[in-house]
Amino acid sequence: MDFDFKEVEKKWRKEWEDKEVYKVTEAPNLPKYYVLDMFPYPSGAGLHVGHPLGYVASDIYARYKRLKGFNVLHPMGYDAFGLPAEQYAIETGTPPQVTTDKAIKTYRGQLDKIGFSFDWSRQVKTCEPEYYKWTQWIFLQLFDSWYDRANNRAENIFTLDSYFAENGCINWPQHDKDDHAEFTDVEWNNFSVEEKQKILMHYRIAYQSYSEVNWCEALGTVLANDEVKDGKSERGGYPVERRKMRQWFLRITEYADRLLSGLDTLDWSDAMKDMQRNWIGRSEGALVQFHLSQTLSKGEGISSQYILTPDPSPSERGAEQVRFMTGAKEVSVKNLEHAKQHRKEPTEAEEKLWQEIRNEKLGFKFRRHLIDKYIVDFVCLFKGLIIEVDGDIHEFTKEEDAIRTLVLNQHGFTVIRFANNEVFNDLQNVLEKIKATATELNERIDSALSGLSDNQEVAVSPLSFGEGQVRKIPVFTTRPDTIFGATFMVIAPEHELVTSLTTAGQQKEIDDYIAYVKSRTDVERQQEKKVTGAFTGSYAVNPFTNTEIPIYIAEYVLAGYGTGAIMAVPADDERDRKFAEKFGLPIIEVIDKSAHPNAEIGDKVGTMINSGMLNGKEVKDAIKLILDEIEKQGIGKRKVNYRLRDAGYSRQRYWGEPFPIVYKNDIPYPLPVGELPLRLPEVDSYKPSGDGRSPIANNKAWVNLPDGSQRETDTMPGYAGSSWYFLRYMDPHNDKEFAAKDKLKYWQSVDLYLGGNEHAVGHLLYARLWHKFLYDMGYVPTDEPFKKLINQGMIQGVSAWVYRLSDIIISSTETPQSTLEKRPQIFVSYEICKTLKPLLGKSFKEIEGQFDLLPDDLKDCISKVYSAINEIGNVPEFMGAFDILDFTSRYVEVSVVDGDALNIDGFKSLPRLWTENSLFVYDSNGEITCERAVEKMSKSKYNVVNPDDVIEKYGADCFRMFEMFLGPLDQSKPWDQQGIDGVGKFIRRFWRLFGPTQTLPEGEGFNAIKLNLSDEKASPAELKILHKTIKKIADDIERLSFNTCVSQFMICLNELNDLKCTKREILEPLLIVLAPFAPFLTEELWQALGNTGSIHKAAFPKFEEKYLVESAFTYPVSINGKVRAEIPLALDLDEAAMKAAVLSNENIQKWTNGSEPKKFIFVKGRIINVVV
RNA sequence: GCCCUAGUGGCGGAAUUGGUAGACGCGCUCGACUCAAAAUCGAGUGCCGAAAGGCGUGGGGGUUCGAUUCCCUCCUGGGGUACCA
Repeated sequence: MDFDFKEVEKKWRKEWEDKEVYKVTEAPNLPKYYVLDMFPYPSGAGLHVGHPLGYVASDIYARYKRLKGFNVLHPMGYDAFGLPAEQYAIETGTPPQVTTDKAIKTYRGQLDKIGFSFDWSRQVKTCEPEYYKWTQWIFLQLFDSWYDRANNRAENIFTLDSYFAENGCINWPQHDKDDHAEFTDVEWNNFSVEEKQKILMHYRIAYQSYSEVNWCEALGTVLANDEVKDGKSERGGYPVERRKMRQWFLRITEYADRLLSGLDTLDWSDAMKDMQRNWIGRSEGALVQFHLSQTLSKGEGISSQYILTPDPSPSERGAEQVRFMTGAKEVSVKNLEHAKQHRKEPTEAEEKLWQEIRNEKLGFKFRRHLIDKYIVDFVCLFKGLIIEVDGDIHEFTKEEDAIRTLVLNQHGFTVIRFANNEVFNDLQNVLEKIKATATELNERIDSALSGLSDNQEVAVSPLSFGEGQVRKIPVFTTRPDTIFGATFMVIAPEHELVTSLTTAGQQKEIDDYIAYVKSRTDVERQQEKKVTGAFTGSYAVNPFTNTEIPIYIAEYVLAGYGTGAIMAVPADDERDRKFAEKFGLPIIEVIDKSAHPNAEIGDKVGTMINSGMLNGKEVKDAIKLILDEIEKQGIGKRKVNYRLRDAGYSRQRYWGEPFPIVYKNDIPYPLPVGELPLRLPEVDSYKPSGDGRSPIANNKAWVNLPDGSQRETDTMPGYAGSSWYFLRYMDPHNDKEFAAKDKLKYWQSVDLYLGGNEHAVGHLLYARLWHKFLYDMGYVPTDEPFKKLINQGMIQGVSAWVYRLSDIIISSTETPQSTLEKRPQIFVSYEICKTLKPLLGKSFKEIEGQFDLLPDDLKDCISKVYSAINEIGNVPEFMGAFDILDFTSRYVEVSVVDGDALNIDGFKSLPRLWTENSLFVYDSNGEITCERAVEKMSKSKYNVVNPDDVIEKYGADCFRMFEMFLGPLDQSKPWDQQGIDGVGKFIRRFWRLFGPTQTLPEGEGFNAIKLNLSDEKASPAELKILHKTIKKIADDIERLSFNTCVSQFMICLNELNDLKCTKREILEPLLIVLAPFAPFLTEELWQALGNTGSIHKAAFPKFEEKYLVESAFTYPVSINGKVRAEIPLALDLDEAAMKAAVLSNENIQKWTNGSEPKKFIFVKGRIINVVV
């Protein structure tokens, strides 16, 4: 009797469900194994044959591990929040919940048919409040934590609060002056709640910040970078613009190093690790300060209108400096703004000195202060003493400084100056000098302050440290060794200093260039490699060559990377060189690469030249040397830079997890944990609110709370729910914790994780971040979530196109358009189209004229086309419709194409293409062939194959095995169903091997079958086949090589068939080996063998080496590496005996001519090679 | 451009550590069964050649007794990423 897969599948699906065969509970006495598939998003389109590829593989693996005695966790659920359902809601008003539920139902139905062993009792859906309660809870943990770099781990935010309460943030290494001003413990304790919250926000792991985002007006939402393609939204292709918005972020950058180093501990493919490494983009280099080379550095962001044409370099400018001093009052106002805006970035020397004189350490109160139009480095108002620290720049600004001193003197101040070097090398002496001068001075405070208003003092002091960035520009470089060749500087057009650096003379040029940059889309920026830029008019000083270098802006420097500024080294950087060539800037060669003929520009090889102290050094050593020197001189410091940015965590959308956050006075506060889950509110409309907020903002009653506070209207992104779902599976119904400690401890982490590599950087990086965070907080026992990762390849579709004659109408035709539209289509076999290629585009008249000259095959084809046209031509209203020979191709459903040939009956069921009066031009085989090509499987390409259809025709077991038989799991391959018959044949032959007969008469249902097996003892040959198979299948499953497993099953079956083996001793264990692949077939036969339990709870047969041991081997014997003979020889023969046997072989003697071989190579059990 | 990955018969693919290249399946050819078809079973099938033999794993070169496998170089397809300093 034949294998009735429909009945068998129906029977066991029900049985497995009724008996909860795949339900798993924690069993401490069993070793655990966690096999997980990547969370699917249930799309409305349902599964196509590509989706289950990974699920089948993981299911086989999970079933195999169970048979091997492991307690296997193998769950499935849905990543149910997402844009498609919301987009559908916007279009139709259908609530996303409804759309999603429906899609999940479809998915589940499809999955069930394939016979997966998921423990469905553990299913989770991210959109359920029972689930997202814990997503919100984890978010609150992230919000309530900060990253302590000292211990390299996350800590609860209260530890930071109490640190500040005791120490303030002075001298705290993690304090970034860009973020907030310094404060003492006393100050902290006196801060208002709001002030404290604002400061703590700079440290929270989930934090808010204003940042430029990809704003898409049409979708009414912010898009992630990978959701933006070519400057348009990936979904819908709407325009995207940059816009500043307050957004939630996750401080993933703090974890960059651990995310990087953690990769080394993982069993992932190198490709995948590389992708993550590239994404994190760690680069080691230096942050180097370049001072500005003009009075501007002293004048601090003086608006360019006050600076007169400094286009020539400052040393060339001469007397113009004096005029710079006019307009002091207005300048002061500008100064104040700049002082506030840029009160950060003191030079290293200033900072060092400040630490020694602050807090009245010398007995005098020093502060930063605005005096006239200058912000002086340090001033003691009571003594009227000003201390200035000068960098190398002082060399170029002596004149300006002299004037500055003069002005300050006029206000009654004494000015003393120190060089950077003095501060670094002889600090004690400096301090003593300050002390001595201060002590000497009479109190002159009254006169000193005479020119200043109170307002200014309050505004500037004491926070206006440092002289603002305009005095120096930090650059990031990975090639500090080439600094002697830095002949110009380039900053990003978006750089915040562009305005301050632009001189009056260059204003127009810069404005024009910025306008040009803004006008360019991302596509244009990517496609053209044009070298563009503009000169700001300002100069910086190369700290090592002490030469002035011009500062340009150019779009090849990105605002978001490094400091948004580079030192350009045209000698050893491709882009810098092109830029220098275009703008005529000097190129100083700094590396001699003559010893490395293959080295290209930018390669880190060669010997340094023209580089002062570095001359003669190899690049590698030079990098180290110069870094030391840079740090010694206080010009800069070593710095590790990451490409990785903090992860945007806000979405202005409806269909996502609401934030458990309430704003009071615009400060966000967490909801108490007891109020979780904060449920997604209902809304009247799913359309974005229009003001940039999500549709949730439309529900005012929900947003505005009675106490005057407001709820957050953003929702969390797609990756929120999917960043921790694998933990929830361990304890999916727990309403006290996201998962109980003991269950987390039992299941640990995912042992095998399978999915597509589209998640390579997004999901996998975020999930690792969450996991590491939860690990830091002591909630999970492991610091990496996915030990072993396998990426299944994509299954591509094989698209098909049907060809027809084009509707080309010459204008002289007087046939009305409406008539032409009704004109019959003439479908032409692709074979004929290919043959007629030489005639394409010619008019039929012309072809007719040269008909006799055409080769026969063309004549033949064109005649066929003619007769079709004539058939239509006979209908008067269509006369003259075709003038030119041309074809148009249309996608045709792959379901109506067999091989290349169109299934005409099937085609006629497609109203999209076929109409009653269509005509066909068949080729010589009587077929209409189609053009075929491999493409992505997609609805729009009509090449989607639904697994339901395949299962309907071949059964689930066959479908599963065929998916595996297609090729290596991790390789992409087209779905070509050609070979499926082979697998179907295997299933039927395997079934017949057991000699099954139906016990019930035909038509009386399907209940039990009887097998015809022998209880005879198995022969060595049979046992060898069995054990060879046991070993091969176990090995291949372990290394996830499933295609070779299927081959082995076929080989095994062929061999058993040859031996006519029907022995139970062989077939029963073999059945278990096959069970992971064909769960239905094997379960049915297992029961028919008289077993009561499920085969899927049986034990995998033990492999016995002894059955494979051979006493002889037929050696292939090669002469000079070419196989010339096969000689069977005993395996225990010694080499001499073997050599004699081989050389005496007739076949071999033909080649050796009886002479002694030069060499005799013998690999036991493998090969013999004779060299003559 | 850079990173990753692959390239083997008509097709999907196998060869796990350098050891008989093309397992297994599809397709194709021939045969058996059949009135016939389907299904099933049997034989054959890398290319050239009548044969001996030669050639053959994208191309070229190298290491080795022996290379699909290791090295160098070039070409092509797929994926990722990108003015990343």
